[in-house]
Amino acid sequence: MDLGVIQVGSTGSGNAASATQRTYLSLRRLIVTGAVKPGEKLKIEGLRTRLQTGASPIREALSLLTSEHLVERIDQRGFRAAPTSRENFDEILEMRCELEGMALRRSIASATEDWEEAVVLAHHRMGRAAGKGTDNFEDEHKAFHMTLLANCGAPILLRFCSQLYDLNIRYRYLAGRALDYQKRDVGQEHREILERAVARDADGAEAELLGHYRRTGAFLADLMTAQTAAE
Amino acid sequence: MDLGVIQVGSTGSGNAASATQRTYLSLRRLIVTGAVKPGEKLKIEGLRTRLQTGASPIREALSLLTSEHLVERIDQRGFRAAPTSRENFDEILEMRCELEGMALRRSIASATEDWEEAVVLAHHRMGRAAGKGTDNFEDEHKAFHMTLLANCGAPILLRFCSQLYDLNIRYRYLAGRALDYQKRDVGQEHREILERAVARDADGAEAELLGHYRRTGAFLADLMTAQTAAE
DNA sequence: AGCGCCAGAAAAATCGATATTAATCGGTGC
DNA sequence: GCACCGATTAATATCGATTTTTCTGGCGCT
Repeated sequence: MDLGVIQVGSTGSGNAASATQRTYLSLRRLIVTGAVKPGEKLKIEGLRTRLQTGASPIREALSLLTSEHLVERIDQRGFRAAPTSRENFDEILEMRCELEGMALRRSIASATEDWEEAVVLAHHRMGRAAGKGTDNFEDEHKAFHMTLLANCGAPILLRFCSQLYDLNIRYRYLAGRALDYQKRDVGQEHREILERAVARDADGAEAELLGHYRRTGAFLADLMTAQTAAE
Repeated sequence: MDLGVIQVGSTGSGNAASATQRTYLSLRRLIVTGAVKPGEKLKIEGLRTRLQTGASPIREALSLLTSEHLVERIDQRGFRAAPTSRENFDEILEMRCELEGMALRRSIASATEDWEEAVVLAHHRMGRAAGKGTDNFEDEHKAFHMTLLANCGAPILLRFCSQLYDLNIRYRYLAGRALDYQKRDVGQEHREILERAVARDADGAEAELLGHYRRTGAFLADLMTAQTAAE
């Protein structure tokens, strides 16, 4: 089951997936995008009407999300969206740097032309989505980053990276997603990463990637402390 | 919810935990200990009678286990115990070395006397359990290893380590648990680790720990190839 | 006035039954 | 004789109702 990975263009109409699957994706989106706030209680009955489905698929989807740290379960007391904190944010950033760095190096170490092309393609698609201002830019953005790592040959590592990516992006949504991209030339950063990766320059690519993350991280961290101070 | 962590001595009689919780723990034990073989189908109806509970708790527990890679879900086709493979085993070992190494170094870097005492205690309990030949030696063994890492101050990292520990120990059970311990002085290895950790010798402790894992890993890998060859 | 306690309401957890989907087996046409 | 198709069977996925459990607000007691 490839949960945790990006769903592609299948978001059409005749989605024949199971109710659990749909519920899982919807709930996850609600939490990651901040439509459901950290710590907010997730009442089964409420979700039942909101998502137009029975209690079983909802509970199942919530159980899935529990193991991914997006939802917390308190025995006999229901579910709530995972809380956020500065410590949590810092740890996610740190772990991402460690694990994605590792994955990227391995990916490049066993680079092939197929992978190279996949990366170029993902980068292009991301650029296109950004231009259109579509909401699924974030999906393409994740796809680009995951494609960079995809060649590492370590499925568990990839899964961890994907999970951490989602946990991190949630903070970006919570801070107001637009802000981040306006103040920096993220496109340039992506091009740098792409270029070094294609050039098989592991050290350079890793440095660019981590720089990319750390800059975003510092930006968000500032914003968080500013918000905390304002309260 | 502290799933993934060792349940203590609460395995008595009046277990008032929820059915989902109990089912989760039972199922997990069945899979980790190899009572349910890799790839084996997990039929709801069968489990319902075996675990004396309804379908809902079982599905929920299976969903939880899915996110932990102990169970695979095939949409519309039910659940099965996660398959095993040499590649999977190797990756688990490798990831454990990376992540536990990281965690141990941090744990030692911020060592306190409380932590030191906890580690000594866990080690002692493990020794006691080994002597009695109780089945819960494995629990104490995990407790010892997790206590070593517990001081790292990184909950997500810890959770990853715990998950990987379970995935790994499953292979040990599958290979026949007893074999491993008979051929080496594992007690000595544990003492070495303990000693260096208490002495705040991060490099030494890490080296011992990884050596401990790699030796076990090599042993199991040999066994796996031997078994494969015999078939 | 403060504290604990009890009843009623709300929510979670669980069960049993139904609808849906995949697997199986036997028959039919080529 | 073999491959394909359709009905039967088995199992999953989902729903609706019931049973526990927790939460809330008000009452009586000290």
